[in-house]
Amino acid sequence: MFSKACEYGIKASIFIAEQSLKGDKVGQVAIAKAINSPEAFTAKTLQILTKHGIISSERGPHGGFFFNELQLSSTLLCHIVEVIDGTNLYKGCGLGLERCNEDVPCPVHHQFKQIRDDLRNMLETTLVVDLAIGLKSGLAFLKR
Amino acid sequence: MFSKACEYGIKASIFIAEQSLKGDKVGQVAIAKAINSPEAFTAKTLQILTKHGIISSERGPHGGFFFNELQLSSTLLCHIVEVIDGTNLYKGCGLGLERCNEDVPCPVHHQFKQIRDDLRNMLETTLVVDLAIGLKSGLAFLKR
DNA sequence: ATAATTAAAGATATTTTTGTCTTTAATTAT
DNA sequence: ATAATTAAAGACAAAAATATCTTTAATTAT
Repeated sequence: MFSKACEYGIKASIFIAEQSLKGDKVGQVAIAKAINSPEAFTAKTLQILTKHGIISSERGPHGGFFFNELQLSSTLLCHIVEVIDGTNLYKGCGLGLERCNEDVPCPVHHQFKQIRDDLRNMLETTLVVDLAIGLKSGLAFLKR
Repeated sequence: MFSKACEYGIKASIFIAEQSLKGDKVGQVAIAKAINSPEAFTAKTLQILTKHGIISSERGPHGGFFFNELQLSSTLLCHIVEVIDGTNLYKGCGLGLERCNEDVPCPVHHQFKQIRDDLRNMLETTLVVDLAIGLKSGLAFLKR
């Protein structure tokens, strides 16, 4: 579904959000350890998120990654997915055809439409912070 | 969503089914041309489908690929997807976690469950031949 | 100022996916 | 039998994704 980079990006974001709820910043090393991902590669992904202003970062001692208040309250899953994997997954055609649309649909267009719409809707309405809160209340776990 | 190999596999299958409905076999060259895909690479994909008994093939003059009657009436999208991409897309976890399930769900498990179930259901109930028939009636096109 | 800490950036390596080319084997028609 | 046609198989190449390593820049604390 998502690329590895995107999976790490989502997992890292949820973990960072969880820490941000406590007012803590968290570093690359701790993040990679927490979500069980390759550190340097995950760092690249974090750079993408930082560049796009989805998360914040600070260098130096006591630095690290975090969501500021605005970011924490507004970051949706779709924001992360879009800057890492793009929108093709849920906006494009199921068969990767360029010119497939409602009027000139590909053979699987109607079969896929509802699912892609639902996926899109889910990504566009799910706040990362809510996933982090769900995590906090013990309903779900990140590292596995 | 799907790998290129899988996209070619699906498109090729729909095209082959369309020809099989007319009682025709069709060769690699014609298939690749019809679905606008790299010939040799597509041929590899067809070999996978043939090996798994999803489509049939015959060598020599007037040979080519085709669905026999049983194959034509029973081949679902999920059969093609499973032998090429595996089932991870719609059976696995949205974040690629090994041990994510209903009891010990990952942070996005509930967000993704319905969508993956719908995707799975769609792939498991859509016959390739029906897509080919839809194609025949002019509602959709393959090559783009 | 200096050292320590941390993210950013760049270079490189590995693996996987995608794609091509060549040879082989089967089948058919002559 | 021979030639033509076609899929199968194998070797190889290119591109993309994934992963690692090294250097640089910013920040903090001493």
